[in-house]
Amino acid sequence: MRYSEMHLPTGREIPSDAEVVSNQLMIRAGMIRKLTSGIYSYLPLGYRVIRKVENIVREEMNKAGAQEVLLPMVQPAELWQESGRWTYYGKELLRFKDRNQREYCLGPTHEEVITELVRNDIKTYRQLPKNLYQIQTKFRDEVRPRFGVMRCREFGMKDAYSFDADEAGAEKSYEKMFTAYNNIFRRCGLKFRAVEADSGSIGGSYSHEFMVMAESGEDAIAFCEKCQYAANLEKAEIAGPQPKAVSESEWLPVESIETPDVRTIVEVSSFLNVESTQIVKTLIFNADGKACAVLIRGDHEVNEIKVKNYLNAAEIELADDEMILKATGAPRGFAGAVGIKCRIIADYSIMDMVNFVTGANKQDYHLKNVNIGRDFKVESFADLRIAQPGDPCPRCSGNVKFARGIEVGHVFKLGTKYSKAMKAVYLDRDGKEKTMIMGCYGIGIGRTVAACIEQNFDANGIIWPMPLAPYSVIVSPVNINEKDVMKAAEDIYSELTAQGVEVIFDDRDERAGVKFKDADLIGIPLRITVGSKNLAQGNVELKIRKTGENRLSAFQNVVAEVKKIIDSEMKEAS
RNA sequence: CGGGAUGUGGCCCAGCUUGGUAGGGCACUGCGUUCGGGACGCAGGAGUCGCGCGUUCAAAUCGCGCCAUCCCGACCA
Repeated sequence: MRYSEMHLPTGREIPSDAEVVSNQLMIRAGMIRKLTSGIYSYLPLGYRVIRKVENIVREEMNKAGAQEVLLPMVQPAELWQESGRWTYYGKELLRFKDRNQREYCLGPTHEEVITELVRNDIKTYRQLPKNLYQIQTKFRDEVRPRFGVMRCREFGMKDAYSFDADEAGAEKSYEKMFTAYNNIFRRCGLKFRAVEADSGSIGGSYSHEFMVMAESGEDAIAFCEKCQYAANLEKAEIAGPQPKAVSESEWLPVESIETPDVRTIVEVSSFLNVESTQIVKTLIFNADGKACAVLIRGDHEVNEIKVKNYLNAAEIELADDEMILKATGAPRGFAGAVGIKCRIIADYSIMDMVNFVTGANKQDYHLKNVNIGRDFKVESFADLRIAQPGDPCPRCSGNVKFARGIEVGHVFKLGTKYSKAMKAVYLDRDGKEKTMIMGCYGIGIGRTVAACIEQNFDANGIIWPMPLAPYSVIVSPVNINEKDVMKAAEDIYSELTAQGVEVIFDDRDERAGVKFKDADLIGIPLRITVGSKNLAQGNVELKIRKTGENRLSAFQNVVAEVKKIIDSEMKEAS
């Protein structure tokens, strides 16, 4: 394409409202424009990259046996009431009414619609398994949209849904998608990692997230330095206890100590001159309206998701002052397990603690030399805390490290959560009605593009990996008023085009510096510079965006050389 | 929803403290010079200063209210 005819408005200023690099660069490179908070238009260059990702996704989904459909974005309330999510999904679900006052929502995800579709058309085990997917615009009314297209309200997503007759089949469907996702992100040229994840409000029993590794990522990942274990921090397990035998002979008598206005771990630690590892923190949670005390070592943080899952609660939050007062008889800051009036669960890490410090359930008092078994009883021990770097790996003898990532894909084993609620059933071989087993699998298309930029940029702009590059090559004649130069550049351009290479011909009447800056900014992997001096020797320049290498290439050869580089880079990512 | 910041031609910003003719840079149009890493000169076009109400002879500037955008937190496939 001729640059002079393209709609490619680049900018040199960083937009004042763009914080993250990918957002700044996507705007400066003329890929996107913001319409309003969390809602973006894609310009030609941006949309080309979107389609690159979509096509890779499509190919791998088809290869994995999934079939493409297109589902409605506007969905009736009844469907969501049937699954229970009309109430449960919350404010992220954008609801509205039509002229007849019937309620609808904009689809944030499509479990309801696909389940409705499948239950009507699939009646027998002979029609199973099935995997249907779509690439379509979703709307989620995010509490706080941010980071450009990385966390926006309207966004393109590939979502797939599998239906199986039994667990074994569902397992297989999941594995297929897991493999397909690995292929997709590898083909996109991304550095990524599949991590174990919590399944959140979509529900279900088992899930993995695909994380593009980037410092700016919103998610923290814990991974083992020795084995393959990797998990989202909110899910990351900690190796179970190896409790030492607690010797009761070490137990000292409990002491109650006045600690006026000393509440936090830091305050208690310095006031009593004890290490935070010798303190047991007692947090009172409100789990579906009931108080529950969670005990944890002073230097650890509670993982609320683990607590919520352990208690099997619909909602948990830290208890308010009233509930704390009722359970402990004291204001916030002095809770302890001794004599508390609610359930007590505890993290593994306090199992073998002896003579520890804890709140006295009395204002301005803490207890010293408290011991489990003698002074209070714990209902059960569990893994309830947030992992820390260096914690033991739950799978091997190694230790975990931390990294950051951007979630670009998520695979869930849903089980029968939706098929049961919405009666997606089939007749099995034995003539009995059974519930289908589902899985769902999402990829954020725009987010993948942004994540790719977060991983591939420098001070001059974007550096596209070949598979996602909107164009593979840009041909830049240094001065369009020199006939020989223009003629040579035209020849290279048409030869590349004839060979099926995606190429921009920068035929603008601009100074060389402007052309080079724009080429770098929009991140085209290869640039052929045609200038009079080199051309007189029969040469042009071939510049590699990624490495900065700039080499001479014979005019006659450059097309073949470019083809070779493109082929090898595409192959490397395949 | 809590805390903070910002809102002035398409973009980046100054002007506001101390009220008095709306400014600069980039971009855009025309002419000329220049032409290998975001050129220069001259001449132009383009703005209800986020919106409303108020104070004042007079408001971008002061006061009150609202809206929008961004950041931190809470929340979240």
